[in-house]
Amino acid sequence: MAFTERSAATRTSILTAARKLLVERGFEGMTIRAVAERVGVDPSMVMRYYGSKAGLFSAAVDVDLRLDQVEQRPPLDRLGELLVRHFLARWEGDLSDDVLILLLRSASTNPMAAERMREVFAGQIAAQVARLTGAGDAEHRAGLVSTQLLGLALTRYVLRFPPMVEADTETLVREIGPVVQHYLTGSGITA
Amino acid sequence: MAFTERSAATRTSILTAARKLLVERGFEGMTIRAVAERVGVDPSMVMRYYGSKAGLFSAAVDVDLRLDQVEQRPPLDRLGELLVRHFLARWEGDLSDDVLILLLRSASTNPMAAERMREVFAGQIAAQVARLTGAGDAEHRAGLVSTQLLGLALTRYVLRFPPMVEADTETLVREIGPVVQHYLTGSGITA
DNA sequence: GTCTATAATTCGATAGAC
DNA sequence: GTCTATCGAATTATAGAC
Repeated sequence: MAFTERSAATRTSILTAARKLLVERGFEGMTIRAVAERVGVDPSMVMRYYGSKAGLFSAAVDVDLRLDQVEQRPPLDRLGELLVRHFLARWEGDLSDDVLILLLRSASTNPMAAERMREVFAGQIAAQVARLTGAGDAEHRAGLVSTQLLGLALTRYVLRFPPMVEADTETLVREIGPVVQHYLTGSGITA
Repeated sequence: MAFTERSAATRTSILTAARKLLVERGFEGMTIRAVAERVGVDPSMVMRYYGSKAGLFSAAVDVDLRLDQVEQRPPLDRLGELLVRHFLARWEGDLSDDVLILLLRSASTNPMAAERMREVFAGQIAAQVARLTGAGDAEHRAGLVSTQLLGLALTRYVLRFPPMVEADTETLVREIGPVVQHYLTGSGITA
């Protein structure tokens, strides 16, 4: 193998291009050829570095939600607001390659992406909900939270519904935060 | 042209098969060949009847949400519950070819599907919200409602998150209905 | 109306020269 | 490490026989 520094840079460039194409076009739209063209290398290089399209895809989605960046002990009654703000901040970045958006676009047609989505949900969101609220029905509550957060991502970044695209982040935090809060700690939620 | 009755039946069979494939695999997965095979005809017949893949797709998504089936003058404070129940009833049917689910799976990678989704949203959901609530910010409220309803459809039918798949419909109506109600008529919602 | 045959693309993947 | 050349498969779409 013996990759040079030059090739290491190419390697990460390929990964970045792959992520952007996944965000823009989904799994089928991220072709080996399109990735190579965007980076400015030969398609065979992409194969050499990542073995196959599946290998490239796996490498592209191997990131976590960084939910640990949410404070360790946040006030329980502001958890909903913090979650909405955290996800919006991730998605808004100029880096338009957030993993959740990318998975969202790929999961509709690619079983690997759907499975990875379920893992992220169960392993990260549900786990954090259980840790922070100590609720016994954490999985069910995390599921409800996911419907709202993924629904927001879907309409704002994938489907691009005008009212959701135009809304500023503070408005969304103020309006959707309480709903997430209700799913997390409200009464009347029973699995 | 002069289609016989036999061919008219084939024509609708093709449309049904196309819808089911769109639900199962999304736009790229619905190939002319796969549709033809499922119906038991030659691929060229599909082309003959619908001209192109785009033509078949357009025909497959040309349906409405039947929101008129919601009562003309429902109690305003039960609107959220009614909406959630209405959509769940549509999606649960043995007809696993609901247009909204189908569009949801296709819109991630197909611009036509995304555009059709926006049209459905603006022309049907937002219009009904405006008619029923008379709110001036109906578009914004309808957008919020869409995040929750589409998020539910996404996690339950496309991503198949276990907690959302396992929940029975009455539980979902009871838990999500109030949220939709809040988006429709609650205070603190401002565009 | 239904089918065969095939053109024209596009894709993932491999072999091998340099 | 990087490239050319190419294979084999799948797809949309068309032409035309019957």
